[in-house]
Amino acid sequence: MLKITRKVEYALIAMGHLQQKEAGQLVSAKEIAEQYGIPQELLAKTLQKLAREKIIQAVKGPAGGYRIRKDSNTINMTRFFEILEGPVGLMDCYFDTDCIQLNTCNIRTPINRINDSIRSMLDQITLADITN
Amino acid sequence: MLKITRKVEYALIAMGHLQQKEAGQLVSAKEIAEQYGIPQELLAKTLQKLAREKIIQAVKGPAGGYRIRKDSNTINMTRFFEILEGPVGLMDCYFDTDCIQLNTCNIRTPINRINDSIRSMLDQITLADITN
DNA sequence: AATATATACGACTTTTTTAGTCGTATATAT
DNA sequence: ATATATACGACTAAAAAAGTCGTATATATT
Repeated sequence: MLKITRKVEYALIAMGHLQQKEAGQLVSAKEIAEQYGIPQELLAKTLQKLAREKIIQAVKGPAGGYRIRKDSNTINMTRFFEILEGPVGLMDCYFDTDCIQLNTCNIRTPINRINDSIRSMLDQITLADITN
Repeated sequence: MLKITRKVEYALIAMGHLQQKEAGQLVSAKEIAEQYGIPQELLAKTLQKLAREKIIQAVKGPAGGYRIRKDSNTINMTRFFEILEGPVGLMDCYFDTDCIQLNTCNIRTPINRINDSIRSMLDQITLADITN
């Protein structure tokens, strides 16, 4: 319970790897996948999502790949997780309010309080904290 | 991501319900299940686990059921979750060390730090915080 | 004693989510 | 042209979660 998914795990490993390269240096999904024993296609799709959201920069063609952006390491974990996996919350009703039991549910408020705590904790952790 | 399971959700709802009853009063799994629209068998199994761990007390036979214990509301969330779902950790390697990639993994330490934060946060939340 | 009702608990099935694969398109360096 | 990389949706496989069922045991009530 409370696990992060493989996609997120792979993404963090890849970000760590990219951070270690000199500024501007491109690394392909293939290279990272091989180095860490990660399924290449899966990692590629994950990095594509991050590129779409401007967390990293993608360059096509041979000798292409991904590279860190100047502000890559300022992104916080809540956002990073949510780009890859959608809403971060202990229960869905933190976001969706269409639960049938909303009226009888006696734990929503306290659970949402815990949720706020976790989210604000993750808000304060940046990529730099993970990859440095 | 980072969701609690239905089993835990149901258990918390049930605990909230039990807490509201007067001391010593028994409530059956059936009654709780019906009131909150929860599958009875599933809730029953969940409460059985809690009873086995002495979080609540079970009484068999007609007019039997479950009741709160004196110290029920002092249990913390890490323990509560772990009784029902096993180890609470963002990645398995927080507990198991038999990951093939342990040596190449570049994010284990920082992830485990986040893990510690989440766990110590949950350590400090008691059932009373949820159900009162 | 028989019955009805509750917990106890493992085995099983179904559903949902996550993980991983494949095919095809596009860009670009050589 | 060709080879190599990203882009991306559709698909399949595997794992986890959710839910069901059968059977045993305890016990209050009649």
